[in-house]
Amino acid sequence: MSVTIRDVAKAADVSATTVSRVFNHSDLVHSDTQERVRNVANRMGYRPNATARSLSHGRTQTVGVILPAPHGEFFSEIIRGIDEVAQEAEHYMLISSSHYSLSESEAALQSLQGRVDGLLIMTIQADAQRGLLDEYAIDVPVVFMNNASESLPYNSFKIENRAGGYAATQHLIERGHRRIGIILGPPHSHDVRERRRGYRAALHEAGIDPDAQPVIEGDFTQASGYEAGRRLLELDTLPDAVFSCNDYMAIGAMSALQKRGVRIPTDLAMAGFDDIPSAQYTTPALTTIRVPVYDLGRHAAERLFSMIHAADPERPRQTVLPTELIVRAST
Amino acid sequence: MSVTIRDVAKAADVSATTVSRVFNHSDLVHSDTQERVRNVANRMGYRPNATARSLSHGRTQTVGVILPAPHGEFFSEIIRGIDEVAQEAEHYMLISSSHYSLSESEAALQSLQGRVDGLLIMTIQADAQRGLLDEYAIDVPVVFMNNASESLPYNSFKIENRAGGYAATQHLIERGHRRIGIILGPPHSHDVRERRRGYRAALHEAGIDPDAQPVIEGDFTQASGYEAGRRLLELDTLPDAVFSCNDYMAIGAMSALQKRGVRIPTDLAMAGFDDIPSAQYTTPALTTIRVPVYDLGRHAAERLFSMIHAADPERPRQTVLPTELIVRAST
DNA sequence: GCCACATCGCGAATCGTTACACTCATAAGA
DNA sequence: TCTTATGAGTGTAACGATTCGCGATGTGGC
Repeated sequence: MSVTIRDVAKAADVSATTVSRVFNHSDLVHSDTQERVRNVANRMGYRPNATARSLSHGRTQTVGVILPAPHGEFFSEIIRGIDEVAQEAEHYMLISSSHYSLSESEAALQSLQGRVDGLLIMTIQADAQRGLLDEYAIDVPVVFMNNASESLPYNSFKIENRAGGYAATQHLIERGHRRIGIILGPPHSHDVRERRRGYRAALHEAGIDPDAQPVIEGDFTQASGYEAGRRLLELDTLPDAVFSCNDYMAIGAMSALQKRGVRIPTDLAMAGFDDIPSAQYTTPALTTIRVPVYDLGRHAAERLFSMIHAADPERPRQTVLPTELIVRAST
Repeated sequence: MSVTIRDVAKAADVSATTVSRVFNHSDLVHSDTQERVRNVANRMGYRPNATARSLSHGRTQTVGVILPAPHGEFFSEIIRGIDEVAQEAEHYMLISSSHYSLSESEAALQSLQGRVDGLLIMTIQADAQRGLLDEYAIDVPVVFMNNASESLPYNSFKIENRAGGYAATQHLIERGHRRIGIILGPPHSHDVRERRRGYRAALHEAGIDPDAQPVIEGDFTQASGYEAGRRLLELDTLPDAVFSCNDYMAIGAMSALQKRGVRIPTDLAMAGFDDIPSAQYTTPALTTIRVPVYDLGRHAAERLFSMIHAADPERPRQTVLPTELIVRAST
């Protein structure tokens, strides 16, 4: 069906090896021959078969990306970061989403095995995931975009979740608020747990009882934030301020509150987390904790490629990504 | 290095053929043998090499997706739709982004060739793109997620852009506005052109001179919308209403306007296009034209898989995706 | 005792490309 | 003149799985 390297070889009256060399190590073949082969190849419409190529030298030119979800501004930004680096390195992205489920994440890990040169993984429970690598004897470089346990021999990135939660809460306290609620994310999320810890620590330090504050559950979506906003309205008294574990929920909550006439920040101050692109375009613009999401994607991908190209394995590192308080009009 | 089918065969004391049969045509081998082989395979950590498999029977279990960009809520939703279907069909998504450039799109097309079983393409200039398919003799099924020319033998989806632009504008007129500006998207975008046509038609019909209305250029990003908002403020008189060619820009523009004290919808009404998830959570919630973006992804992917699995080629169809006016608080 | 059928093996070819180990000139050096 | 080196190109064996054509068993039914 398709024209193969041997067809070209025959037509150009050289060996298949020579044709292969023209496309791979062109310095090994005479320029005249090269030109002839190239012409013939073009004329015949020859395109090297990527699959055969992969099989032959064990490189797929593809990296696997496993994310909780393939959409939303947060993951979107990560993908953008990875995409940028991958394109420079002439690699493709095979994206697989676990839908926040550990078993799906496991399935993705298994079936991605063998089709990629490396793996970039983000799960909500990095702790649980890491065991799988041993179990399934993953033999390609892996970079975790969450914090795996520090003791484990994997490359990973650690967002300063606790410091971020602390900074956001402290900021709210400084603004004079005493009754500060929190909107949580998915229950098993390590990130959420840490952000909450920072929140509690800040309250505690200021002499405010963390256990007396309103706690609303969410799942990181705008819709759940909206729902959280409605729950806040049902409370006997509205809190002075709310720390939302991500921006999407903060946006949803603000929407629900504003719809009922609650003025932000006058009646209630709102702080988010992540600093997704949309955060600066809400009304009022959202005070939040900036997470270098795009950089996370970029750095993780860069790390992965350096592992892929390295002759001998580098020592795994855990990189800390700093968070930063961005004060806008919502507080 | 890795454990092969022959290793398993040896260990399970069967032939490689049998092992292969276990994993492919399991009905041809006795259940006892099957179990034994499966156990051994598991114990040894055998994973069939996907590349070899692909080479052998010409299927990659992968579909290629070419989008202008891999991020943002619009493309994000498309990806979600495709992802859903692909996962059901046990296929992977190879995502490639053209960064709104035709040449990059071309490059992606070329190099995706041979690594995928089918292609889902969205470009800003579908007209220019379609020629490439012939030129590069793409031999896998292709579905365009934009409207290719109706005369061409490709499957494609057509968003009712013109009707949408018309509906949005007419709605603004019905609300009593007479001076209605427009924020455009990327200059070469076919979608933008059509939306603008609808906008102009509605104005014309209402006896309003389209050429007398403010026109601001944008590029579909929130940032460009924000900039557009600032430009509006520099005009001698603010228009009564604005139709933005997508939601992201509408959100950006609202942000800039509100920051300067412009009340929406009292001082200025704003309508967007797309109905991205965020549109319902802005303050005020955004009136917009709903495009079934998620469905577009789903349907396109479903169509693609039906082509991939079909024995004989089906006749290409052009499917029209209806748009719908969603009235919210911004008008 | 014969036949049908289920189960499995064997060897070899195939998919398209790449890499190793050569050969064969021709040129340079002593 | 006889090595020795070098540039240019070839032949063939991988890479790992699937598939095909047979053929070899063994089992059960009648």
